[in-house]
Amino acid sequence: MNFYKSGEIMEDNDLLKVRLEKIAALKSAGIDLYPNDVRPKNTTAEILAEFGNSEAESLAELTQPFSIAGRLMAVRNFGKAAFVKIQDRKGQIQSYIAKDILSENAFFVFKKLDIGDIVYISGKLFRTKTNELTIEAHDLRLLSKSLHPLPEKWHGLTDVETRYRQRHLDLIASPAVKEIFYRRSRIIQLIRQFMDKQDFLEVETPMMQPRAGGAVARPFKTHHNSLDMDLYLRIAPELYLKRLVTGGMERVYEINRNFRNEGISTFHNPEFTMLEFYRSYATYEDLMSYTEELFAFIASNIFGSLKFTYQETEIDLTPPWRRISVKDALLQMAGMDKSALENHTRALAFARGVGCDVKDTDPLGKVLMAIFDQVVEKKLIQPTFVIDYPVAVSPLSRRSNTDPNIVDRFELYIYGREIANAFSELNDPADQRERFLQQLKERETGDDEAHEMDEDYIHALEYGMPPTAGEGIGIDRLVMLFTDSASIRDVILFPLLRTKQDCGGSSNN
RNA sequence: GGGCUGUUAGCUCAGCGGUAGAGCAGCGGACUUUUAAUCCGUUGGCCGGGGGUUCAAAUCCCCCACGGCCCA
Repeated sequence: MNFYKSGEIMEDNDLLKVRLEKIAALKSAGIDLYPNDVRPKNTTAEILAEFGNSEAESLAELTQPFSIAGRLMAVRNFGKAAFVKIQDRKGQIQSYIAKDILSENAFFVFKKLDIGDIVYISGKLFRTKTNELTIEAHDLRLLSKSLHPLPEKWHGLTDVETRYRQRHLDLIASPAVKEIFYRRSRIIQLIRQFMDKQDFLEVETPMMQPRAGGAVARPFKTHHNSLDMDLYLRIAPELYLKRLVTGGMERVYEINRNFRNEGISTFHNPEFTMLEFYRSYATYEDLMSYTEELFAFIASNIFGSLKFTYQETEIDLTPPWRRISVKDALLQMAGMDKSALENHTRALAFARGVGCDVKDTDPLGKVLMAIFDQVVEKKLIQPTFVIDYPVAVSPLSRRSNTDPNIVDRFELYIYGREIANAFSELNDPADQRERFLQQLKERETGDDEAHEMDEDYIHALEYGMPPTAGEGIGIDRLVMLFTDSASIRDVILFPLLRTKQDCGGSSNN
């Protein structure tokens, strides 16, 4: 909605009209409607932390003035006095407004305030009759007028569509939502701390790539005009990070967005955040321990424990986590028999029997993984490393020394969801070329997600990449776990939605 | 892509063939220690959009838009 048209504010309902009239009254009383000269000295949380337990007598002895700024969230009015709640970035505190304490001018401003306005209050601390720590307002200023009413004070904002499209309202109305994003930031800080302590270097690699490599997924396509060149939003940073490893950056990591042009669900957003890291002179087995340590580090900092509840299920991160091979998982958890594991025709039949959409041309490894995704995945509730992946679905992983049909790779599952994917990196350029050629064949049979040939990358490998292991961890899914969020949209500030007219001027439009 | 489900006042919701409702917010009034303050009064709606059925549609049917959950 555009409220400003040729300098005039359009009136779209009575509520707005009333507020505009208040603005006019304040303006004609000579009051600056958008002042920026105040500097609040305190936050609500600081005051509550420092004086939350102080007795009334010791508060009375305090000589320094306190000042806060924030959004007016509640007004309990008594005519010549009132109690109000002010909310800043850290929390809420009560303030007492009284006509015989404030200046006439400030009290006039108070009478024109609405819930939702941004205000500044300074004064002294005291305790009310009900013993609540309160700021007695000696000065009050309006800093910014809110033209629209806030969501209802008791139920808050529950319409999920409005919550996502107008996240500002969600954040104002729901402290718990704000808390999720504070925790998200904290988790990412902890990851950086952990990586930095291990001497990893944080880097940034291209998001726009001439070839979308490093994963199996459909990319978004874009175009650079002056170079007249098609580009893809990256589906993974992998091939660039490994070039850095080849260049001598033996331990690197990147925390940034990947983009995949695929369906949207409670576990998938088209753009999502990934931690990807590479460690030279290590194997995927080393990374299993490393991952256990990383998760334990995060959990103990967030929860003070390695056990926590996700969607009413207790998750226990105490190492070591269960390890199971893809084949054993299929035998034990999908009810396949040994012969079907090795027989293409029987595997296909089994896959179709459990509802997988597989093609006759799909290699055996791919068929097995389809069955795994369909049947086994959702059963892996406690943290589990699934190991020994088929070569066919792992074009960038190092072959096992004991079985050339499988690779040194694991995926981590928690609560039935893939959280991490890691492998010992394939650093044999000849084998890498062969794998790309195999992927090209699958592309020809109609798999448009198969990996493309990347000669530049092979050329880089030909200079010699140290033996290295690498891992990607989905940050959004990790944050879901640690915030008990059921949907990925609850841990992404602005999840992708279809554009919609007339929804309040959201940035998603 | 398929199934189920939702869209009614600024917000939270009820109403499910017969004149559109409540609470909160707002507005007017009373009130200088409240905690979802209280008390009295009161404004506010293209019932998501379009088509149909019917004497009559928020309500039944169809299409569309935008969500949610589940499945692929």
